[in-house]
Amino acid sequence: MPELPEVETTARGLRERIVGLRVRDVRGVDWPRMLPNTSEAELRHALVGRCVLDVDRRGKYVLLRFEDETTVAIHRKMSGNLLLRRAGAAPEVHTHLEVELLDGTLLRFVDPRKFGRVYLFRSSGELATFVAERLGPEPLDLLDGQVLLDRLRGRRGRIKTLLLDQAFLAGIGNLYADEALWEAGIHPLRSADSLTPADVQRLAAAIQGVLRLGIERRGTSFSSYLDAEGTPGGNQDFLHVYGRANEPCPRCGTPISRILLGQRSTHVCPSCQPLSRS
DNA sequence: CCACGATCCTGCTAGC
DNA sequence: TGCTAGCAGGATCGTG
Repeated sequence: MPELPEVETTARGLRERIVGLRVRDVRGVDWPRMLPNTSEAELRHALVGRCVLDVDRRGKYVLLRFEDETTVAIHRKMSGNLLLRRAGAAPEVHTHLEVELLDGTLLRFVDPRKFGRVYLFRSSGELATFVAERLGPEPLDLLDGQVLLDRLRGRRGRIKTLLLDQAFLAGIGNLYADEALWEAGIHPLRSADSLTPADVQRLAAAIQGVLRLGIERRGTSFSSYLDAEGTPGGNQDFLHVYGRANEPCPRCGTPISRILLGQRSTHVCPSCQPLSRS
C-alpha cells in the first residue's frame, strides 16, 4: 500500500528520469473508470507535445507537472505502481495507462486491483481546489507537538481514525499509523481528547520519525509496492508491529495483538500502548 | 462531529 | 489436487 514514503520514493525516482522529456504518446487505457475527470483522448490531447517540468508529491498523490499548468495527479490506492520501462519493453499485465516520452521511455501505470485513479488538471487553480477539498497539511512540514495539538483540539474521535483521515493529515495510511502509534506508546483506540500534551508531542515526533525512516529505506514493500525502477523498498524488514501479530513486541516482548478498527487491521502492543491511562 | 457499513476490484489464502 | 468463499485495503458516500 503506497503511503507517503512510498509515493515520495516513486516521485523522486520519476523526477530523476523524466524531467525535461516531452510526451510523444498516451495510450493503453483499458479501464475508463480510472479516469474520473477525463478520458484517454483528452489526456492525450493535453499531454502530447508537452514537456515534464517536475514530479512532485502531495499526500499520496504523485503529481506530474507539465508545461502550461497542466498537471496529472495519480493515486495508486493499494496495488498500483508507476513503472519506467525502456523503449520497446514487453507489455505487462494490468497496465492501464502508458505514457511514451520522446526518448522512448515508457511510464506505465500498472494496477491489478484497479482501485488507482488518474486525474487531469488544466490549471494550477483546478489542482489547488482539488487538493484543498481533500488534503490536510503535510506531516513532514512544520508538524510539531504544538501544531498537532492545535489540530486535535475539539476532536473526540479515535486517534488512529484521525491519522488515517487525509483531510486531517495527508499521506499517512494503515501501516505508518500503526508504527507511529507504537513508537509513541499510544493505543489506536484512544480518543483524541484523552491525549496529554506530552502524548501529542511524542506522537508528532513519532509520525515524522517513521515517515523519514520509511523514505530513507525507500519505502515499505509489504505487498505489491515497487519504486519507479521496479525495485522493492527496504522498510518491511524494520517494522515493529505492522503485520507482526502474535510476535513479541520489540520493546517489551509482549505478543503483538491484531484488532479491528473500522474494517481495517490494527496492530498494537497491549503493554506499551495501554488503552486506559493509569 | 463521530461511528459504522457498503462499495469498488482481484490476487491470494484458508478450508473443504 | 482442485475448487470456492472470504479477506484485504484507501477513499467516498450514505445512514444513524
